[in-house]
Order: sequence, then structure tokens, then C-alpha cells
Amino acid sequence: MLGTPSRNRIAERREATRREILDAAWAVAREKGITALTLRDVAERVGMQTPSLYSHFESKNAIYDAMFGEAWAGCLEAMTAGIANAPEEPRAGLLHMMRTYFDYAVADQARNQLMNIRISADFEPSAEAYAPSIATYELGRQHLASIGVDSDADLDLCAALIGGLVDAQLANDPGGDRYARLLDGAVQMYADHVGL
Amino acid sequence: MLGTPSRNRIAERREATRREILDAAWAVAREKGITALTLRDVAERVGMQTPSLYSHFESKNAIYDAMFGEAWAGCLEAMTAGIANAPEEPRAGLLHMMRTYFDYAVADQARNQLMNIRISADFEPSAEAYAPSIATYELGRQHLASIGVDSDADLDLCAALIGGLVDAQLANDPGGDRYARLLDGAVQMYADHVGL
DNA sequence: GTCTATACTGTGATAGAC
DNA sequence: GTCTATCACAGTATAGAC
Repeated sequence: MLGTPSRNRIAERREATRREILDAAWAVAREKGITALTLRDVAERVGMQTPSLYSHFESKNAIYDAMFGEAWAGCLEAMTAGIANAPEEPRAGLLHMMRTYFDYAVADQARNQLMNIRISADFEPSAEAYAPSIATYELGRQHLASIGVDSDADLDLCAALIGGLVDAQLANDPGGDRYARLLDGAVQMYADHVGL
Repeated sequence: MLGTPSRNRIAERREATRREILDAAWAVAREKGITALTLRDVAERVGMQTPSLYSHFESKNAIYDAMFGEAWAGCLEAMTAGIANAPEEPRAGLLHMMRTYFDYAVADQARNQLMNIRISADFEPSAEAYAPSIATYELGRQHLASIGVDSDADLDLCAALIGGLVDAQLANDPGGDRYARLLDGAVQMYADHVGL
């Protein structure tokens, strides 16, 4: 079968093109904001005509969906590594985990907006893209349980606290550390509250 | 001057039309989401043609701007009343203030999204519309100072904490009370932390 | 002054040639 | 798979009737 590309080769090329499109989408989202992302801008950056994108993604929301999945997969990876390196001592371990999440979330505004869905009303992540988000939450739940914090209420409070700090940092002091500086104190406050 | 409407009457009619347009905009925003608000929907609800809106607002963002101002003016009003009715005792007073804000923010998802600007990249509130937002923040700052909490860091932490609970409530349990139930404990946690 | 009618630009999306 | 051509509909803006 000389001259006939193998099935693997075709699949590889297809996957590479998808990667190019997603990289372009991330670049545009960071430059212009996630809500200002347009298929024309993405296509131009890739060197395609706009309709050609539809050969690789069935809609703009499908691109958002893939980006959503990647964002949370990256978070899951960072958290897994972070927990593996966490100190044994409960309070220090908790702080380490919280800072790992905070740093990942704050590092990319567009990505964080996507992760928490402040995009468009009609975008709903698919079950597949949502999976790493659930896994990340589960990871946090298990870590808290391992240091004796096992009530749903305390887990929810932890998530709300860290989420509030992330949002405040990105909204009121993007690129700065006004809220990052509060993280240690906030974790101590939380640890005291849950009796750690 | 029979049959000639007075200047006041004209101004009243104009103001009434603006009110109708804003009410329609709020209704559409609540039904379809603040980002899905379109001038066509607003005009249809008022019984106008779309371009006629431009006789009363110079752009869509001008409508957003007026809504932004109204949202924060309402918050300022609620907070002013809340603080006037707040218990003397510091912790109870703090809880009262936090709950007043939480309840106002959680009562209307579209309004809250507007207040925290998760709308479009090009919308920036005018100084006039922003004023009640600043006044509300100042009110909170003064209340905290009155009970001995006067550091910027503690104020920021308070704002981030309540904001995180509001966002979590609206995002994860809209219409429910999963995070509303955590408010008392969260305020106790914060009060302990700042040495109240 | 306010409305109706209409046109312009930019967006996501589809059809069909190659 | 990619392209050209085109659609439907968004926000915006102007002209002209009343």
C-alpha cells in the first residue's frame, strides 16, 4: 500500500490539526478575553478559512468544551502533583493544596473564567469534559477527609473561600498579589474553624 | 398655553419611557440571562421598534450602565437599612450586615452577574453608575472599622469570603440554601480570626 | 422629538464545488 | 479537508415621515 497513509497517520494528522486549533483558541482567548473569542480570529491564526474549522469541531461551543476539559485536566494534574508533594502536617498540607489550586486558577484569567463558566448562556460542558472537574473536586474532598475534615459543609466552605479569593484577585488586582497575600491567613482561619 | 405640555410633563414622559425600557431589560435579563440580552427582545417587550431605543439610550452598553447603577443603588439602600437595624453586639451586627448583602446578591442572578461585571469585554461602567458601588464598599468599610476591624487585609478577606459564598450559591445551588446555611459559621470563623 | 424603514458590519453556521 | 459563496441574525447607525 505504497502512498496510502496508514490509519494511524491520518488520525495523528487530524489530532495535530485539532491541537493547532485549540492552541490558537487559547492564544486568542488570552489576548482578547474568552467572551470575545471568534471563529474568524481562530481560523486566521491557524491559517484556515473559518468554515474549515467545522471539519474538526462541530460548533464554537465544541471548542469551548474541549478547552474546558483541558483547563480542568491541567488543574487535576497540578493538584495531583501538589498533593503528592504536600507536607505531612495537616495545616501545612492544607495550605499547600489551597495554594496549588489558587496559583493554577490565578495564572490564567481566560482559563479561570472558562473553568467556572462565565461564558455564554448556552454553553454547557459535556460529561467527558466535566470529568476532570469532578475528579479534582473529589481529590480535594479526599485530602480534607485524610486530615479529619469530612463534613460536606466544611468542604463547601473551603471551596467557597478559595474561590472567593481567586475571583477577588482576578477581578480587583489582576497580575498582583493583593489577595494572594491573604491566602496563608485565610487557611489558618479555616483550619482553626474546623478544629485542625 | 392650552394643549402645550409643560416641560415637566415632557421630562416625566421621557423618564417613564426610560423606566419601561429598563424594566423590560431586567425582565429579559432574568429570563434569558444577562449575556443573552438583545435590544430586539427589549424593544419587543416595550412595544417599540429596535432603533427607537436609541432615542432613550445611546447604546446597549448605556442600558447596561443604567442597570449596573440601579443594581448597586438597590444594594446600597438594602445595606443602609440593614446597618440601621443591625444589633449593637459586634458579632451579631457583622452577621446581620453580611446576611443583608448575601441575600441581596443571591436574590437575582442576572443582577449579581451585572454587579460583578461578567458581561462583555467592552462594557465599563460610568463613574456615575459606579458611585453607589463605591459607596456600598465604603459603608462596609466603616461598619467594620466601627467594630474595630480596620486593616485593609481584613476588609479584603471579608469581601472575598462573602463573594465566594454568593458565587458558590448561585453557581452550584441556584434557588437553594446550600451555601446560605454556611453563612453563620463563616461569619463566626471570620470574627474569631479578626479577634472580635 | 419620536417613530418607521432600511442599510451596514460582524458573528456563527451551512451548502456544495473540488 | 478545504475552499467559495451565502445565510440568518446580532448591534449599530442614518434618513425621513409624522
